[in-house]
Amino acid sequence: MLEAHARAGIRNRLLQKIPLESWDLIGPYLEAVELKDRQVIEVPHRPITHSYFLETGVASVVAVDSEDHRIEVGVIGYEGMTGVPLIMGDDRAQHSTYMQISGGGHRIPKDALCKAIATSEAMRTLMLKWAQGFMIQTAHTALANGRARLEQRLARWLLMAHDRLTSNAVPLTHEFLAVMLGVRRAGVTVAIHSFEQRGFVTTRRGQLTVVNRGGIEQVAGSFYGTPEAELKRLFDSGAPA
Amino acid sequence: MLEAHARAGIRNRLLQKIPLESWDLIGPYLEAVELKDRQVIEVPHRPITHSYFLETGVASVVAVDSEDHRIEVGVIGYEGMTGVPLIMGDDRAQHSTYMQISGGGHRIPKDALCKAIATSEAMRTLMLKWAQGFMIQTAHTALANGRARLEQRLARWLLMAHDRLTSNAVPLTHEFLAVMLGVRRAGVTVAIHSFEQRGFVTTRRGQLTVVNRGGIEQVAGSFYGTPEAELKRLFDSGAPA
DNA sequence: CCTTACAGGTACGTTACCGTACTGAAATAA
DNA sequence: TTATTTCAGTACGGTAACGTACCTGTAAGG
Repeated sequence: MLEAHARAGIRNRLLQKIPLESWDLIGPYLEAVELKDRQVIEVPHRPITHSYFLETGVASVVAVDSEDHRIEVGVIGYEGMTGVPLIMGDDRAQHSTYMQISGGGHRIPKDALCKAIATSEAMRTLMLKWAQGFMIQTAHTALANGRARLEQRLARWLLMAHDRLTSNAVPLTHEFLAVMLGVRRAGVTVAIHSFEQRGFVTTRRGQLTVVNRGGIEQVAGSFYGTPEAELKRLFDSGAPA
Repeated sequence: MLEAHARAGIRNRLLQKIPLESWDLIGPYLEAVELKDRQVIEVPHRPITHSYFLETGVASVVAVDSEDHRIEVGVIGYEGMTGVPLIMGDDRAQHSTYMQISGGGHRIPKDALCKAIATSEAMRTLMLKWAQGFMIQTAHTALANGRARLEQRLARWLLMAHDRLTSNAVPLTHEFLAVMLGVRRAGVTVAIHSFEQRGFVTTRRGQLTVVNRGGIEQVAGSFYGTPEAELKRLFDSGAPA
């Protein structure tokens, strides 16, 4: 749990945006959590028990179908929260959500969150804006999946991860990048190799470090940026915290 | 405008689900509209003036980026409504929305809809469920775009269109199918030809007729069906109209 | 230490789809 | 009717990415 005076240390953008007068609906129910790689947060078709407000690390939201096709449909870091369906009045997870890069944050039980949303219009407005931002991200993932080359998609993903990390190191194997992008592991290896030769990243086993973000941005082109800009618009146009 | 007693003739699933006691918030503001092919409903980054509740026809929601890459992220028919961002408290369209197959329905001005959502919890719950259903559809479009073959994606699209039409005729050119799927027009032609030879559809200029839906379902496999099942779950678990 | 497992590099034949573009047929306009 | 536009069929070389697989170096575990 977090007392009101403890909010100063919070990095999570959504928690930051909660108006002071609504804080009692959320703060007392928060529980600090550490989250390891691959730690499961939501399982498809199972009830969502908590929403997680990340401070650090990156979570992946992965859509799965009945024939086990899978692909990432969204990424969540300190800018948002997991458990978007709760905001929409649904108590079941649709997708698989797990930590892609370890970190930590605060979680709140489903009931406390739902009550806060039901009670406070300010909370509802805030959460809905986040849900809208996440929806835009998913739509652009659909666009990138349908239209972008592997290299562009990889660039997009690296930029999104980089935005959510505090260092330039992205601790991930090619294997997991491949799962998220929905491509072959070997294809990721080749693309990363090309980035390395162009001086965009350096690599070592299980890790990749961004050294020239601009280069990566050029590769991603317009496949990167829109959801980020829209999230900014959604939050900046709203009432300040 | 629609009086309460006129609701009997309504096919739109969302309008049907509006509880009688909330009907006054919506019914009086509805305006019947005819909608032609390619008629524009929403333009990216422009304010949304109305939400459309379709009775017939199919609307496409198409994501566009600054380099003019485009792909369909969702389809809307009599089961839903356009203007999802309004439900989320956003007044701007993110995507391009237009009629893909002509039809008709009722539209409501933005302010009336927003007021209804703000006033009535039942309305809010209903609209949020629809938004959640649409979000699931977008996520599965991302999955199909990243993982499915052209033929499977075409099958998925035909099934989604067929669900929303009253006849087996799907009046569309290969060109537009190609835009929606994000593939070459010539690729669509070949795929349709293959469907025709397998007896799934018959074709004539600017039109295609479904004659063996089962065959198309087999091609689509698990890329079709999840969003449909989830929408059913969302609505069937809720309070009846 | 040695063993085992995992991550990553590389290769090769295969395939789906692309860009482009030409053609004829069907619908529409003059 | 004729002219014009739109739509569909087809072709062909090119390429991005696939499935598969093997091999090596690095890290972790006994």
